[in-house]
Amino acid sequence: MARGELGKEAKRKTILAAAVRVFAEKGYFGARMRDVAAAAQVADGTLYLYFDSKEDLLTAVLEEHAQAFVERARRDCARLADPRHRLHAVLERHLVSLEANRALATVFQIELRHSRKFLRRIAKGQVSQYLQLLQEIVASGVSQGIFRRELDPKVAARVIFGAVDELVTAWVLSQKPSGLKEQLAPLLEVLFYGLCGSESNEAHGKRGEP
Amino acid sequence: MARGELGKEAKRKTILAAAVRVFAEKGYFGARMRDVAAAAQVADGTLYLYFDSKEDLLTAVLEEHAQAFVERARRDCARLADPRHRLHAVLERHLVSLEANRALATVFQIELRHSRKFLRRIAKGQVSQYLQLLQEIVASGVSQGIFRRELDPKVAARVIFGAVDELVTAWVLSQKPSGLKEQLAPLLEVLFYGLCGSESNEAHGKRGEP
Amino acid sequence: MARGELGKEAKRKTILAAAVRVFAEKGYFGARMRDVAAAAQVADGTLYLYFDSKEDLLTAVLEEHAQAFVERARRDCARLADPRHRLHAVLERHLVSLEANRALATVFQIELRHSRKFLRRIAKGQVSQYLQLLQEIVASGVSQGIFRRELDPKVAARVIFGAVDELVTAWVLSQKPSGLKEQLAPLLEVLFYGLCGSESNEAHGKRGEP
Amino acid sequence: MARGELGKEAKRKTILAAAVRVFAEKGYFGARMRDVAAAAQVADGTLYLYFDSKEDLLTAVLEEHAQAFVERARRDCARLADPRHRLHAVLERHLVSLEANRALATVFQIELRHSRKFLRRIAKGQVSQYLQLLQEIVASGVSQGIFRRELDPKVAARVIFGAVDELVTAWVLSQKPSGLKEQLAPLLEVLFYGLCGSESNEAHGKRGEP
DNA sequence: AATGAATGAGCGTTCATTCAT
DNA sequence: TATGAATGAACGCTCATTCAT
Repeated sequence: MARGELGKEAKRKTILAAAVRVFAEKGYFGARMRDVAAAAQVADGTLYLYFDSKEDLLTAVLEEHAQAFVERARRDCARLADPRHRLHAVLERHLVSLEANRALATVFQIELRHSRKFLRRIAKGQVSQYLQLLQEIVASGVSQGIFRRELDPKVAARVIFGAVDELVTAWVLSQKPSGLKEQLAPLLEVLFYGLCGSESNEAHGKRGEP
Repeated sequence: MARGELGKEAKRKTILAAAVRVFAEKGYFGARMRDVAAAAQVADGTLYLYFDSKEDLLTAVLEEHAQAFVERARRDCARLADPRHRLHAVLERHLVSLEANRALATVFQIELRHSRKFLRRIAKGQVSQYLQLLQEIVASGVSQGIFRRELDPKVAARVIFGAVDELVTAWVLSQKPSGLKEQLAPLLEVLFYGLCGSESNEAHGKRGEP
Repeated sequence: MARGELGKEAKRKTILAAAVRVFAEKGYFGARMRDVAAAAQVADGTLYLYFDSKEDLLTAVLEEHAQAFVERARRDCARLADPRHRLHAVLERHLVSLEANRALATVFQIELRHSRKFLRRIAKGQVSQYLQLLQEIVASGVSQGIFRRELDPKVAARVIFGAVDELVTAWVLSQKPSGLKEQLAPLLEVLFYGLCGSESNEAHGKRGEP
Repeated sequence: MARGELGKEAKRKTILAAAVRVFAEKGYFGARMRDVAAAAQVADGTLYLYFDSKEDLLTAVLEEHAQAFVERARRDCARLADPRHRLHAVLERHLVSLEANRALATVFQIELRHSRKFLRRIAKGQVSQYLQLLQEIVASGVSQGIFRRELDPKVAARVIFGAVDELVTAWVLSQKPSGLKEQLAPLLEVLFYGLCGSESNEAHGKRGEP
C-alpha cells in the first residue's frame, strides 16, 4: 500500500462521504471541489483520481447508496408473504436508512434534484426500480385479495412513494432533527386503508346515494 | 390607475412570464439574466428595475402563482360541504392549473427546489398554507364522521400533498406532454379509501384480533 | 458614447495593442488574460466583449496587421514597373514595418508560431498571400527578361521570404534593438545576384561545362 | 561498459524518441508527460530519472540531434574543396536528415520555437554553429574568387539558412509527405545565381555603374 | 424609465513534479 | 532502479450586477 494510508476503495469511500457532508451543508452549487477535498483531507487533484467531475461525484453518491437500498429492500420483501408486511418493511427501511444519515438524506431529497437532468437520471434509474418494487407489492396484494382490486398499481406505487418522499423532505427541512421513524405508523395507517378498502366502502364516484 | 402604473405592472408580468419560460427551458442555473431579458425584450439592466436579483425573480414566480392558487383553492372549498368534494375540487385545480402551463409546472416542481433555502421558503410559505388547507379538510372530514377518526390530519395532509406532488413531477419529467388530469380519479380513489376506511377494515396494527 | 471614454473600435485597438505588448513580453503562454486586461486598463471580463478567447486575441493581432501589410505592399508594387524595384519596395516595407514596432515583430516572429495550428493558419492565410505577391514579382521579372528564365518562381518566392524572415527573427532575438533596415541592401544584393556573381557563372556541378 | 550503463543509455534514447513522436503529434504544450511516459512504456516518475523536466526533454532533443548534424556537416565539408560543392553537401544533408524523420523535423521546425527562450537557446547554440559553418563556406568561396567579393558572408549565411529553413517548414506543414529533397536543386540554383543571372547583371538602382 | 457596456469575483479542472514504497 | 498515487498551484472564462448616459 503506497503513500496513502488506506486502500484505493477506502479512499473512494472517504471522499464520497466527505462529498455527502459538504453537499448537504452547502448545497451542490455552493460547494466547491476544494471544500470536498479539504473535508476528505486530500489534495484538490486527488478527487479527480477517483471521480471524473463534480457532477460525477454527485452521481456516485446516488449510485452507491440507492442501489444498495433497493437491493436490501428487495431482499427484505423476499422473506415476507403478506404485502402489508412487505410494505411495512420497505418503508421502514426507507425511513430508518435516511434518518440514520441526515446529510445523505439531504443530498437525496434536495441536491440530487436540482435539475431536470438529474431528476430524470434518478427517475429513470433507482427510483424507477423502487417504484417497480412498490408496484409489485401492490399487484401481488391485489391478486392475493388483500388489496382492493380496483387499484391501479402504477398510481398506487406513485402515491406511496410521493407520500414517504414528502415526509422525508419535510423532516430534512425541519430544524429539529427527530422523529422520522415515528411517522411510519400513521403513514401506513393511511396507506393501508387506501389500499385495502372494504366491501362496504361505497365508492366516492357514486356520490348522492340514498 | 395612471397609464404609467399600468404599463409598469404589465411589464413586470411580461418579465415574469419570460422568466418562467427561460427557467423551465434552461433550468435556473443554466438560465442567464440576459436570456430572461432577451425573452422579455428588455435590456439587461431593466430587469433590475423590477426585481432585486435573479433569486428574487424566482421567488416572485412562486409568490405570484402559488398565492393565487391557494386562494382560489380556499374559495372553491368554501362552496362545498362534503370534505370529499372539497378534496376533489382542490386536487383537480392543482392538476389542471399545472397541466395548463407546463413551463410553470416545471419551475414549480424542479427549479424552485434546487436548494434547501428555496425549499424552506416554499415549505414555510405557500406550501405550508396549502398543507394547512388540506389539513383542515381532513379534520373537518373527521369531525363530520366521514373520514376515519384515527387519522392524524397532519400526516394525512402530507400524504395527500406528497402523492399529488409526485404525480405532477413525474408528468413534468415525462417526455410526452399528456394526461395529468386523468390521474385525478385513481388518485382520489386511493386517497378516499385511505381516509374514509370502513368498519370491516380490521386495522393492520391490530392483526389477529378476534 | 457610454461609460468608456473611447469609441468601441478605439477600445478594441487599445486592447489589441496591449495584447501585443504583453504577448511580446511574456510570450503567449506566459501571458495571462488578466495581464492583458491590466495593460489595457479594463476589467478581465471586458476583454471578452471584444474578443472570443485568448486565442482569438492572438489571431486578431495577425489579421489586423498582416492584412494591412500585404495590401500596402501590393499597392507599392502597382506603382513600380521594374521587378527589382518592386522587390526592393516590398522588402523595405517588410523590414521597416517590423522595425517600427518591436513588440509586434516579436509576436509575428515567435508567438504566432507556437503551434502547428497557428503556423498552418498563417501559412494558409496572410503568408500565403505574401508568397503569392513575391511569386508574381519573380514571374513578371522572368517574363520581362530581367530575372533568369530558369527560376522556379515558387521556390524563389520561398527563398526570398525565408531570407527576410530569418533576418527579422534574428533581429527580434538580438538584445541590441537596432539595424534591421540596414540589412536591406546586402539582402537584396544576395537575392539579386546570388552567391556566384556574373563572370564565374559557369554552372555549378555538371551543368554546361566546356 | 557495464550492462547497467548500456541499459541506462538505451532507455534514455527510448524516452527521447518517444518524446519526439509525442511532441510532433500533439505539440509541446498539448503533450503531457504522461503521454511521453506511455509512449516510452515507462512510469511517469521514471522520466525524471533521465530528464530534469519537460523542458529539459525538449532541450535534449535539440542537443542530441542538432549537435550531431552540425558535426556531420563539418566532416562532409572537410572532404570537399569547392565551396559550391560544400554548400551542396551541407544543404543536402540538411534536407535529407529531416525528410528521413518527419516527427523530428516537426519538433525542430515548430516545437523548438514556441518561445523566445527556446529560440534564443537555439540561436545561440547549434544554429549559431550552423550559421558559422555556412559563413565559413561563403567566406572561403569569396576568397577563392568563386563567390562574388561584394558578399557580406554574415548576411549571406542567414539568407541561406532562412531559405532552407523556410522550405523545410513548408514541407512540415504540408499535408502531403513528399518531395523535400527535390527542392535542393532549385534552391541551390537560386542561391548560386540569384534572381538576375549573369547577362542582365547591370546593377539594380545606382550600384556598380560604369 | 430604460439602456447595455463594463465590471471583477469566483471556480472546476489540468498536469508537471514529487516521493514513499 | 522503477513505480504511480498524490500533490496543489495556476488560469481562462462566465455572468449577476451596476451605473453613466
